[in-house]
Amino acid sequence: MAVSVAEYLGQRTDIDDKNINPVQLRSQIPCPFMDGNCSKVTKGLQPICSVRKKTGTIWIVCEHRLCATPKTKQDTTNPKKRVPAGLTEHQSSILWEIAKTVYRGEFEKEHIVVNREAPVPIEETGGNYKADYIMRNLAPAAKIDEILLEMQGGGETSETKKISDYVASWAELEAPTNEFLRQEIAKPNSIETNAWRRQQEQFLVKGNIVNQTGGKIVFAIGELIYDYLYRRISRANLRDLREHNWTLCLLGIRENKTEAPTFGPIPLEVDDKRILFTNYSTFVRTLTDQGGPEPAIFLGEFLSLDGEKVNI
DNA sequence: AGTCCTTTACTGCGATGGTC
DNA sequence: GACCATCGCAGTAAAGGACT
Repeated sequence: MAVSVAEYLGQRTDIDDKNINPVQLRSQIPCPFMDGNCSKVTKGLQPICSVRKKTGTIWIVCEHRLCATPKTKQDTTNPKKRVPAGLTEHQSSILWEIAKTVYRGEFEKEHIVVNREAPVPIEETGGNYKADYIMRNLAPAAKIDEILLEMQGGGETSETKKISDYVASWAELEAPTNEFLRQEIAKPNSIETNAWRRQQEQFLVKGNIVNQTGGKIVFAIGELIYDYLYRRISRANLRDLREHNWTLCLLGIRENKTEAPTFGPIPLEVDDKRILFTNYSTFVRTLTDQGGPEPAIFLGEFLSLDGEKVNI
């Protein structure tokens, strides 16, 4: 497969009226999407926010791109210190879109409150998971209020180094152009399975805690993860509980293509074709019900522990 | 059938941020 | 400052497919 760089430090590569400037790695550069410095540049990595697959679909490769969760940031004057981080316009706008999708009735922005990286205690282990966001709706007549929100815009790609090396070669050009930067890079591809594998634990543990507590869980995920997930649950025909007592919501996030591209970030929106309101327990049962009896897996050629071939 | 290449899955490592 | 949870990076094994 192949991908191309879609955003470099929050600037889309598919326009030509203004060239993107490479930045000095291992320096302090503000992230366009959160209140804080770009963590990739800090680490000496190329600041790639998202890539585009051959199909044109966006795959987010930075944890902070969709909606960053850190509560603190490095102090500008004293790098050792951490100070509170605010919500950027971008975060607030994504969270508002999500709020408008999941909440019912009358409410305004001032009624919606969030807690980032909220600890979710695990009684059995004594440890803590972290919820990306806990969101509440404090409007007087709110019918729906307590929500645990997990964000996963994308994840990793295979052969990340290939992408990094390509971007590095762009940065070293005498006159770097956006056209060079957005060229297709052979081989690397999105790894949906990895993203999903890491989500499963969260589904099972956090989801259960929230469910027991009477709250609702919302997973805001990129469209590729949504589709990957949907394939393994679609046959179950989960009931649409949007107007009823849902406890789990899957929410796809996609590129907003309504406006012509301009210099800056790629706009994102809630994907109205990829929304599923359902029941947490039913959903988990569907996940664990995958596959059927396959007796053949216990037949065929085996190797005995003393090295002999055994056919069964 | 053998070789080469791509895709998929898994894992160790390390950086980071948060908590106590 | 120690400890822990999370997650991205990168390497590699295994599986699958194309081609000779």
